[in-house]
Amino acid sequence: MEATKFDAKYTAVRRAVIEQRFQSLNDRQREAVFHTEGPLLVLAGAGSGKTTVLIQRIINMLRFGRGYQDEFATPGATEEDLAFLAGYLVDPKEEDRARAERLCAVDPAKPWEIIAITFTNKAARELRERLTRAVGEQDADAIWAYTFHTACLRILRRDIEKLGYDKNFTIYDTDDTKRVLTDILKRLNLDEKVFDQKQVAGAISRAKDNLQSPQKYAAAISGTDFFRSKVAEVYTLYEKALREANALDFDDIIMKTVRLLRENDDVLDYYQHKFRYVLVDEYQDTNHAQYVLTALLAGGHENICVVGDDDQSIYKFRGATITNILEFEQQYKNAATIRLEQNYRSTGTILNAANELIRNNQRRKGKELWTQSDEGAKIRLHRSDTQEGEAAYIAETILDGVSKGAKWSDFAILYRNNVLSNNVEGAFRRNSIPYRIYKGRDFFSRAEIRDMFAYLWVIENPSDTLRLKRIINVPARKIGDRSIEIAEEEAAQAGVDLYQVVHDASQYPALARGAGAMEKFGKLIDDLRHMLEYMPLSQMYDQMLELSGYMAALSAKADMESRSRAENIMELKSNIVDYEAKTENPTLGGFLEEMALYTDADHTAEDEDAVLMMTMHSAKGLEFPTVFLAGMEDGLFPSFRSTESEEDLEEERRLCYVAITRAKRELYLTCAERRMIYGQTRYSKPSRFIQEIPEDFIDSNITNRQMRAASERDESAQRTNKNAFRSQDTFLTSASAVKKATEPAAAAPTLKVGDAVRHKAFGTGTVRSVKPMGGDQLLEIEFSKGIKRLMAKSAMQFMEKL
DNA sequence: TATTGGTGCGTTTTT
DNA sequence: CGCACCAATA
Repeated sequence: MEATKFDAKYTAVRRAVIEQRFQSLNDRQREAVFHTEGPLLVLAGAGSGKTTVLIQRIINMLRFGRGYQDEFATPGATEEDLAFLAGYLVDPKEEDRARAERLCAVDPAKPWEIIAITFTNKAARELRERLTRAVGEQDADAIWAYTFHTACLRILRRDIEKLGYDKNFTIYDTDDTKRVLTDILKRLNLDEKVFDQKQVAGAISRAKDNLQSPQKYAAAISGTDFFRSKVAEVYTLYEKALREANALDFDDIIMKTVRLLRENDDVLDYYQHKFRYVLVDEYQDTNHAQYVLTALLAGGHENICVVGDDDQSIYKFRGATITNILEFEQQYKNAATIRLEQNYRSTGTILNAANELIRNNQRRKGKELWTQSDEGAKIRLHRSDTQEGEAAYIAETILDGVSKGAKWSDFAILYRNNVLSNNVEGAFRRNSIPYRIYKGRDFFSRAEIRDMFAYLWVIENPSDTLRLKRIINVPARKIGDRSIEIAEEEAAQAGVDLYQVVHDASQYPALARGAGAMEKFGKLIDDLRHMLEYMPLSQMYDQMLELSGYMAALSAKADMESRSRAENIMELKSNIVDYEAKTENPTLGGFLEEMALYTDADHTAEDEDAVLMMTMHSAKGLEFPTVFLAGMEDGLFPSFRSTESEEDLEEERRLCYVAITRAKRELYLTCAERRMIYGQTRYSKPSRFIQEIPEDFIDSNITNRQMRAASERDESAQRTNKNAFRSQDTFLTSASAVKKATEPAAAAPTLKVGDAVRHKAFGTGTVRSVKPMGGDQLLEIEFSKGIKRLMAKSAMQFMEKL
């Protein structure tokens, strides 16, 4: 069919109308939104409105389908319609909108034809929420806006029986995986120095990322690699253990889905037809299995859009391959590439610094962030003598900011390594600065919570021997290790699950004395499972706490620890209740599945006014008005482990790029000359990354001369780091303001109860108590905002007696 | 079976 | 230094 003159006119107007609908976007963003057909790579720089593009792109698909790209007039449209559209373009009246949009829609996508895959629950949730607001709940719910794992679980739930698993399969998290592995390693009597659980787990995980079965893994071993051949053996046993427990680990969730799709044409066909549009977020973080998965899903229509930033690829250590994004254009020959480089987050200075830094990387597509907003303040570099000085500087700067009207939550401290948080925490505590450490799964890794989940999993899937063993004697029910061992042997002999033996224990003479207790336990699990037939999950949970004796055992101990455990267990109940409230057909399996993919980051409140502290890795995707990058020292960042290879160093540099681009208005780089780490004092020079930022973007408290002197001292102190100081001579020529660092204050004037004080950040207050504490004083002062507990030595710097 | 002391070790982490 | 883990102990 040839396009007519009418087609040409119509499509031109149609494009204009659609463009108008998305006028709040910039040109590049709009391009990405309109390019719905065929493979598309969107290189989205930090803060370039990536999520907005994803969402608007989906809206465009739903509203207009191929309307923008199509060469022909909308089917059925007349000259009159064209005239109407032309009129609407000039004067878009609200009452005409519905008709105009209909006239611009060519084969609009159905919501269920779209899958948008993210990495984290948080990203998936944000996507879903914004979609709900834009297209309504019904459509938004039909879109598969899921994490890789959730999407795969949905696929597996339908068809996993084709792989020989039961539908009520169990999910093992890293902790469960660890237990299984430690077991196997012990059984094989392997030297735990050489075969350390973490390394073996890592190797197996990488194998799964690469879609290698134990057989394939074994076959791929070159020559006589002893370690790997042993790992192959462990991997085989591990796989067998999981299979017997009817369990999948996190890597399996992806790997088995790929297998399901590859081995079952009908299943593959179904999804390839279903998903007309595939979108993948954070594509730079995909591993091989995820890459194959997305290619399979998109294999039908080949409308695959991947969004990512090669410069923000920081997860190589957990299997991500930056190659996936770098070679997307080779994978899809007709792929279009769009760069989003306009940044809406940071000041010009921050972006310039980030650009200059990342320019030093070789393996990248190349991007330059720019902004229409102002240059903003210079980046502040502060080098202290010690880590305490560094922490004090950060605390002081924050107090200063708050005294000028900033909120605590405007500040974030980022560091390369978790141990770095300690000193800063100390300074915050001494000054009563509210802070929160952003850390995944604290709650979910607590013993009592894991116990509760173990009960629930066993009720759901009695084959889950690992969890069964965890709770069979918790609380103590006189089922000792030896009895369990015997039962396991019996189970192996009879070829049944451990649970089966426990359940019918009296039929196994070998169990003799233990049989009674075991059968009682088996009955408990059975009873609880039956309860689910006539009572809601949350009620069964109460029964479980009661009948298992778990709560009673906790109440018997009256210490703080037990009380907090009991609280946590009740907190878990609120999760169940929440789940029941928001789910149409709540089931135990559904709840467990959701929780298996849930982390603490999903669990914590975000609206709290507190300074946030986290690793640079966890900061990805977040933004803060003021950011401190602490511990900017060579050896710490870049980590000494990554200075060997150029490839690893580039990943560190990307991490630095991520960290820098978290800052909206102000960026502080702090480092210490001397730092006590792992009980040893180390001297170090400022991070080489600082030197990669042009000096005119930086305002520093150290002069070139001081720096050189410091580096010489350092050189003699640390011979191992010979060439690390080469470039030191050119370091920072434009140091301004050589002010004395804010190091611990001199002896503070003593305060007594009843004294009135004025604090920099908290305002005026009255001293309520003064208690000596380790050569310092703990002050309790009542401010208008409440009582603050301050350590005198530190806090007196920010306070005066009235 | 809970507690204690000794030892060893020590990026980054989501699901 | 501080933690997690293990073996020995009461």
